[in-house]
Amino acid sequence: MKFSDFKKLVAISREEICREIFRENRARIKVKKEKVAVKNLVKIFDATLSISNRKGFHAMSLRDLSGETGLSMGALYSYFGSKDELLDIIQSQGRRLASRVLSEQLAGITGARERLRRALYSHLYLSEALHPWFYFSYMETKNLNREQQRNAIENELYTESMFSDILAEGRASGVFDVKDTLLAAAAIKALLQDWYLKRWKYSGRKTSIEEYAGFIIDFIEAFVLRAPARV
Amino acid sequence: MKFSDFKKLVAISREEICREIFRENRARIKVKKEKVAVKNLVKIFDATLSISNRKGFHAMSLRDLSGETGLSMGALYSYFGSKDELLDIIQSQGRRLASRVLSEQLAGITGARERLRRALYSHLYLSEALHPWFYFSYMETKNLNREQQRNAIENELYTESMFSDILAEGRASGVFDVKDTLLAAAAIKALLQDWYLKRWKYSGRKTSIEEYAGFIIDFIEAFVLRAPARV
DNA sequence: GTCTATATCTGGATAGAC
DNA sequence: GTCTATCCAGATATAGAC
Repeated sequence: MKFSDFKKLVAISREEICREIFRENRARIKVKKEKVAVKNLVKIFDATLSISNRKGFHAMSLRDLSGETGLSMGALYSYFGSKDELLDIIQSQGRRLASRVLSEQLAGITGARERLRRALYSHLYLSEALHPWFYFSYMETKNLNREQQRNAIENELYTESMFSDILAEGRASGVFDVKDTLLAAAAIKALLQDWYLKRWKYSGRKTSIEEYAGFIIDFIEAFVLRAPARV
Repeated sequence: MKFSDFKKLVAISREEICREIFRENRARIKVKKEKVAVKNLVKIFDATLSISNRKGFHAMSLRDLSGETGLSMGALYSYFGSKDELLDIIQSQGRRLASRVLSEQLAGITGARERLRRALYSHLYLSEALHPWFYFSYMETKNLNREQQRNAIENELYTESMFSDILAEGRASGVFDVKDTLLAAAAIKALLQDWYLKRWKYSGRKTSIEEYAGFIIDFIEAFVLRAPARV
């Protein structure tokens, strides 16, 4: 599957995401006209991710945000109640969207090897489509409150167990040969995350995402499909 | 090699590190008695890493630092000229120490496979011995000034090229079979870094570092030593 | 060498005009 | 719905006593 096809298939536009956020937070958001609100929410989230990913959420002042969005301090506060709330909204929305897309992508796929490949592609492509959010989410976990931190951890463990389950299923059906499926799943996650954590590196080298996907599939399959030790 | 042996071999004590920092920064540090200075520097760096790794360097106030070290604000400022300088000192000292230890560890080792294993063990064990620093270094890169950011990137690329070179050497001598040594080296780094980035996870599961080391060596060798495709 | 006290500034948040 | 003006807590940094 090519990335461009995935993008068409999933169709995650910033407007759509912001509309969903608006509808779910109507109570808290003081601006009532959907059209106006969505337009400004797009600006606000874009700017927040962009500034934070450059210098960190905590280091971003609301005056920075005001400057980059073109909205005044007062206006910003009609969209969120506090800086922390802004952080929460971005994180929880992103998490929900990601887990929704991923489970959709795996639905109906059978065969361990095919499921593994599909899961790898989906994760990787989704993190590319939502790159600023994935990076933000990883780097700003420690700025969350306790409850949201628990959610973030749960999320990490959930996707990991997804991979672990696929590996276990493959082992049961004789396709895979892995002793410790949990360690293997952790390694898989590390390889997936490297793409969005070190994107500057891959961009600089003009490594395409399809190339990276092909590579890590090779890398992972060499281990999980492996024949008995060749030493 | 077991971790406990490595630790004895390398013998990186916090006192020793702080003594080195003191001697190299005598000009800037206002306190002149080595014994006093080193004792307090240990407190300062320990506390900085501990607080920052919990909630981020930027979110750590100097009052926090004062509280945790037991030193007053005034006293702190006789050890560094500004909060940013404190950050710089920690980062550059850590980098220097790490690259020194790693090149020492590889000196005189011959044979690509043996060199690869040694490099993996050294990296992993060093990151364990200096865990708070490695974690800090990774997470606080964006708070550095331009020059220090360049150093951090250089450092990442340097260790990566070390692995890439080992793989190329092994390919030349017929031990390894890797097409893209740079991509493979990037993957290796990702696996090494996961250990210190997700230490909470591995600690919680009681995965020992020797176990993790054994696992990633298996994982990596399954790919680099691999026989022609088995599909 | 270290502390207390304080100057100075920045950032989050809000009230009220438009 | 948005802006300007302002409040105030908390941050870095320093001066000077001990």
